[in-house]
Amino acid sequence: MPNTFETAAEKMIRQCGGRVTTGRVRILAVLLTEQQAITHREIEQRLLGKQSLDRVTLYRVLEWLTNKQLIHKVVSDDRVWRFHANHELHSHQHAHFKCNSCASVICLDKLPNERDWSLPVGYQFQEIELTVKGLCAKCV
Amino acid sequence: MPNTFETAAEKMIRQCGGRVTTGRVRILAVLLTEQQAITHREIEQRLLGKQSLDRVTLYRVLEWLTNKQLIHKVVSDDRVWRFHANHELHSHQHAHFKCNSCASVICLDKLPNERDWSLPVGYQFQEIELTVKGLCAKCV
DNA sequence: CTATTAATGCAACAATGTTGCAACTAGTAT
DNA sequence: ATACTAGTTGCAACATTGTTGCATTAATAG
Ligand SMILES: [Mn+2]
Ligand SMILES: [Mn+2]
Ligand SMILES: [Zn+2]
Ligand SMILES: [Zn+2]
Repeated sequence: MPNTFETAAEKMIRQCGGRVTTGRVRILAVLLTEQQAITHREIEQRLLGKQSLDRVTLYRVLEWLTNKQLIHKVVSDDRVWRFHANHELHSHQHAHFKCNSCASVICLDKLPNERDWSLPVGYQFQEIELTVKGLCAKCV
Repeated sequence: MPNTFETAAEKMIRQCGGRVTTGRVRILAVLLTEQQAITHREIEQRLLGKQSLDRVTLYRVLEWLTNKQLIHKVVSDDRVWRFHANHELHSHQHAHFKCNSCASVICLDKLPNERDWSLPVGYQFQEIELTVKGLCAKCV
């Protein structure tokens, strides 16, 4: 049977009006299979064995997918970006959890309300970046 | 008159039981003068002219001051750490604001309540990292 | 099928932070 | 004051992560 994630990935890419290249399809397919947000390195590893893909291309595809809002990027204190597919649940702004032990990152649902922080006068709110940290179920 | 911030810095360092070196004093003094969280590079610039200080030493002093909780470190999407002195107001956990235009970072007071996000079963909360982004008063 | 334009691979680069180790120095004991 | 010692520093080399320029290749339109 053909990889059903690759089929889905191809459809998503075509729908947003982009060129359907094997790199884009394979990378988005990898992200669609993952429950967690994963790093550039982890994506590279999951692509091993198959036809090679340059790491610069991987960076550029990830940027493209992020701009097209097919995936989103999670920043972290370890200075490594993590990426996750935008399933419906996570297409809006949301918080993330990062395990202090194994560094795994998952998406959370809620986001605190604007009344929970207050900006100085004259400051304009645009977005929020929230990472809750602690221990995941495996590391607890 | 002697630099009052250096006097304060020296006292803080001595109080926490660390060796009082000129590097530590000068770096903490710089951070005490700043309203905002500033980067390693920005600290370097403010130390120019005086007796030179190796950038590795700067990294190590910043780490030491952070561990001693005399300053705190702010992570950011641009992969650059910013540091800020722990004035009383900011000695507890708190959120930060980063300007999307000029990249300036300030400390906020409030932090959302734990009921504003929910972790999966088995996950253990430890800390929170919140950055609100938007435009500062100068850039608005 | 061909032309056009976007995407890719490769090499070099940039930015930020880290490690190992010898030399130095602040604090302390004599 | 002098010597001792552990903590601190400077330097060089390195590591990691991401970026840029440019020639080549491939996807799509006609
Ligand atoms: Mn997410
Ligand atoms: Mn702060
Ligand atoms: Zn974990
Ligand atoms: Zn600004």
